Amino acid sequence: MTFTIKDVAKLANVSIATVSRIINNQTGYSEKTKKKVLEAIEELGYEPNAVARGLINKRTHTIGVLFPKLSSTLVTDLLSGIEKATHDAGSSVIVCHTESNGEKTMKYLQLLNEKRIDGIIFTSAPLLEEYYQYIKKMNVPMVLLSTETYAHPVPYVKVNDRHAAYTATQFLINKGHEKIGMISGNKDDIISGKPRIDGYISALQDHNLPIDEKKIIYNRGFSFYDGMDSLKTLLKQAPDLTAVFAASDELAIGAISSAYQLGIKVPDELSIIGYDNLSIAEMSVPPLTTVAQPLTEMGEMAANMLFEMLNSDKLIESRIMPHKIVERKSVRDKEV
Amino acid sequence: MTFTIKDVAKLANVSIATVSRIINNQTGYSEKTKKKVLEAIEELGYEPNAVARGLINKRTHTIGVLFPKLSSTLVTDLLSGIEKATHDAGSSVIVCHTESNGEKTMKYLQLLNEKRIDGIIFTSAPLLEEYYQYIKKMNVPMVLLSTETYAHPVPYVKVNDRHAAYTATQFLINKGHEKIGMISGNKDDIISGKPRIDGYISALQDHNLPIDEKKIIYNRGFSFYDGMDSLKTLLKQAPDLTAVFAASDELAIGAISSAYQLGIKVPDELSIIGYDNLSIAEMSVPPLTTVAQPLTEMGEMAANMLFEMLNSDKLIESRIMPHKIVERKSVRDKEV
DNA sequence: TTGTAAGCGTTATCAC
DNA sequence: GTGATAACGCTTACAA
Repeated sequence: MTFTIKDVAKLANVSIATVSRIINNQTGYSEKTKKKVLEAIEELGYEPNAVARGLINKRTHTIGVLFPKLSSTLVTDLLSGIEKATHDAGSSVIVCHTESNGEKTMKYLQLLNEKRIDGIIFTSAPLLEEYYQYIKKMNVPMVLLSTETYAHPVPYVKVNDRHAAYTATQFLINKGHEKIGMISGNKDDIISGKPRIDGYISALQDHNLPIDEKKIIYNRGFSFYDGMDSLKTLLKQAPDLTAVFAASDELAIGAISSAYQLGIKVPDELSIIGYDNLSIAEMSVPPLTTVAQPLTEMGEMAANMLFEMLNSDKLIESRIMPHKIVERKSVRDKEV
Repeated sequence: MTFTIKDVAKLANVSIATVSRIINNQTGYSEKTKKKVLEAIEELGYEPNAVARGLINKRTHTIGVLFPKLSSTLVTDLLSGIEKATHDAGSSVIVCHTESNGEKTMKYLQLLNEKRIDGIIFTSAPLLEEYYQYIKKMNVPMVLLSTETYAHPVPYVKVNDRHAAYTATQFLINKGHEKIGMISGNKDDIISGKPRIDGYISALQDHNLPIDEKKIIYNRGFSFYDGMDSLKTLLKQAPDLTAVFAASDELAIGAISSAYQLGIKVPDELSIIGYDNLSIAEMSVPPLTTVAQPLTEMGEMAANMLFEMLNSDKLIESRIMPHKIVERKSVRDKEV
C-alpha cells in the first residue's frame, strides 16, 4: 500500500492543502498542525508522488544525458561527474546510449521529450542540425560536453583540443625530441580529430621542425586497436622517430603494446605521450605520460551549467577547461 | 509551445477520448477519424506527456539502477547491457551512484520511490537488510546483478565466483604450476571476496597441492594499487611462486606493473591470471589471461528479468551465468 | 491559519 | 463509433 496526500490529510484531520503547504515548506499553518501532519506522514511512511508533482509543476527533476558509447572510462568519468552534480541538485539522470546513430539519437530525444525531462547534456559527438532543431522545439536547456557546435549558440564545456595537443607536442620537443610522429583520430572529425592534428602541426612549426605527412597516421577512431596498427605503419613510414603523440590514451596504449611486440623499448627507444588521462593511463606498463582532461570536473560543470540555465534561463558562457601534462614513465629525454 | 491531447482533439474536431484511443492503438473509431487525428498530431508535432500517463497508469517506464561506483569498466559494461535491454523494452534507466554508502543508498531509494520507478536493479554490492525492507515497501520488483543475498528471495544474475576462481586456479595447475599464489579481495566480502578464495583453495586441494597462508594476500578492495602492493608482499612471503591468481583484472594488472618494476618477466618468470575480462585486460602488456564474466549479457539478462517480473509478477529463477577462460599472454607453461 | 476547488494531461468508464 | 466525465496525486489561487 502506498499512501497519498489525502491519507495524510485524513489521518491528521486537516485538508490536503495544508499538508501540501507543510511538505513544501511554505507558510500559513500553525506549529501545532505542522507537528500533527508530520506525525501522520511519519506514521504512514508517506512519500510524495513525484510524477503528480511533475505534472503540475512542469519540472520532473530529471535530466537526460546522451552518450555515443557507454563502455569506456572516458565517458564514465564524465558520467560520474554529471551524476554527482545532478544528484546534489536534487535531480536524477537518465542515460541514453546513442551509438552515434542518428536514428537512435532521434528516438532517444523523442523519449526524453515525452518524459518531459528538464534539460539535456549532449556529449562527445557532433550535434547534428536535426538534433539541434528537435531539442530547440523541446524547449529545454542543453549543454554540450566534450564537444561543441559552431552553427548554433549552445554553451559547451570542453578543453581546447588544439591547445592541449600543442602542449603535448611541445612537451616532447622540450624533452629534446625532433622527430616526432603523431597517431591521430579521424581528420574529418572537426571536434576532436582535426584540432589535435592542428595543434601537433602548430607546435612543430613554432619550433621550426619540419612537417612530414609520413609522420602522421590517420585513423577512423581512437581505439586501442587503431593504436596498435598505427604504430606499425608509422614506424614503417618513418623509422627514425624518437617520439610519438597519440591523440587518445587508448591509441597510446595500443602503440605501447605494438612497441612491446616489435621489441621496441618505451621510453628508452621511443617516447609516447597520450591524451585524456583515463584510469588506464596509470595502469599501463610503463605508466603513460599524457595530457589530462579533468573529465569528472567537466561532467560536474556541465550539469551545474544546465541547472543554472534551468533556474534563470539567462544565457550562459561556455567553459574551456584547463588541461595539463601528467608526467609518468612513457616519455624520456632524448639523448644528445 | 508544447501541445496536449486537447489541442489535437480540437484541431481534428473529435473528443480527447477518441484521440486517446487512437494513440493507444485501441479499437472504437473509424478509419476516417483515425486519419484525421493522425494528421492533426502530425501537424502539431504532438507528443504524449509521459508524466500524465505515468500518473494514471502507475507505470513510469523507468527503472533505477544502483551502482557502488561508476568509473570502472566493470560497472559500465553492466550498465551498457542494462541500458540496451531497457531501451529495447521501451523504458529508460536512471543511474544512481551510491559509493557503497548506506545513507546515500537510502536517499537514492527514496528518490526512486518518489519518482515511482517501475523496478530496481541493484548491482555489485551487498543488499543490506535496510535496503531490502525499503524496497519491499516500495512494492516494485528488484533483481540483483553481480551480487546475491541469502537472507531473502531476491532473484539474481551473476557467475559462480567460487567455481570461476576454481577454474582459474585449475587452469594454472593444468599448465604445470604447483606453487601458486593468490591476490585476493576482502575475505570478509561474502559475495566476491570469500568465494574466490574458497575456489582457489578447493582447486589446490583437489589436485593435492598444499595450502599455505603465506601464499595468499588479502586486500581491502580489488584495485590496481592493491594489486601493485600485493605482489611485492606476496613475493616477499613466498619467493618461489611461479604463478598467481588475482581476484580481479585490476589486481592482476597492478601485479603485472609491480613485476615490471621488480624486473620480473611476465609470463616467463611469473604467470598471472586475472578475473573479469575487462577491456583493460586486452590492453595490458602482456595481454592478460583471465576468467571472463559476460558482463554486458549479465546486464541485459538482469533487465529482461526485471521486465518479466513487471509483466507477470510471478516468481522468477536466478541465473548463474557461464564463465570462461580467455587465454592471452600472461600465463605460460611451467617448464619441467 | 485553514479549506475548497480548479487544473496539470492523460486514461477509462460510462452513456449515447 | 464517439463523447462527457471522473479519476490519478498533487499545487495553488481564492475564500473563509
